[in-house]
Amino acid sequence: MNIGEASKATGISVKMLRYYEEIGLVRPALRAYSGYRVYSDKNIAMLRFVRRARDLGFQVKQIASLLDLWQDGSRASADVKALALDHVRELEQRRRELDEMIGTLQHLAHHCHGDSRPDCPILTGLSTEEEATPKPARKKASRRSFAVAG
Amino acid sequence: MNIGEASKATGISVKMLRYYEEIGLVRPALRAYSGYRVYSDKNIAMLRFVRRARDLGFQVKQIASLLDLWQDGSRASADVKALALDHVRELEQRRRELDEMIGTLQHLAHHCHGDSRPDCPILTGLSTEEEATPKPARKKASRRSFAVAG
DNA sequence: GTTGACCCTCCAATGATGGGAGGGTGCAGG
DNA sequence: CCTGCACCCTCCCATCATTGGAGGGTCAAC
Repeated sequence: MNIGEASKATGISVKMLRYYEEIGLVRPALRAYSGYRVYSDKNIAMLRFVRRARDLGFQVKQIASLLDLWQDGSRASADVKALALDHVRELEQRRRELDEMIGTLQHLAHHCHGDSRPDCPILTGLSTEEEATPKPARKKASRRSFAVAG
Repeated sequence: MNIGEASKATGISVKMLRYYEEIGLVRPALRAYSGYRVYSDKNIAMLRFVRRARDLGFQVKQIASLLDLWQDGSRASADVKALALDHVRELEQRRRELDEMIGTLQHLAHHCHGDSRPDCPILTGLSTEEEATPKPARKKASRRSFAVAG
């Protein structure tokens, strides 16, 4: 299986397959004499695992931990569960922040007549409101991508 | 007002103040003879506006549009509202994706006994489930930060 | 034996942010 | 006056996951 087929089989782009290898998330694929990467069914299974974890919003580092647990026959399911629940809490935190933003924006938009006149509570709100969102604790662990914290 | 004071007054880090200037989001601050940036109260008001928009999850490009509207005395409030509601839809889309992830993970975790035994429905789920989240349409506009799409 | 689809590596960009090096400025105390 | 410290400057690099492209090799089919 070449990298293109592996990509189709796993739903991971060719670029990302090479990247995951480069950063050590997965072991380097075997190479044909041509230098082409060759993927086994076992590789594919592992990569699908990676993609599903990614689909659930796990970061690469967490996926690495999950992979370790996956491959460790003597793991404790408690460890897996802890990792998963940690991640759930992280996602819930992000959701709370989204909810705050959505709520504030909807509130502002609701009071905006939205016609051709210039006066607009949305702009006024952005000009004068204090803290739209309660400044979320800037802890290292919670990496949010969108600019939300101050 | 030097950049450090401006930072405290706006809640925007010194680094970001310089960055916003560099990318043209705000006009370059005046300079003292020393080369130090000098901020007026008007600058500060504008930067606070920027920070609040950022707190509501707007991207820098959208903030640029908002700033334009803010400064345009003859704007139509409909334009502002449209921008805000577009953004609300974007946030709601992100929230739906988060909800899916949270739901799936909680479901998996709920079935995991979480003790010292190795068998774990979470890992099994990641190994065998199809599409954890329905592949969200990969449209350019919806920039999500976490890896979610395949 | 050429064409076209594939693969390789290396480099760069994204977006918002932080970190640091290397060096200048400004003010207060000795 | 000089020293020290807090502040400021620019420039470069790192992050995270991901895409894009350039420049070049490989393979299979026609």
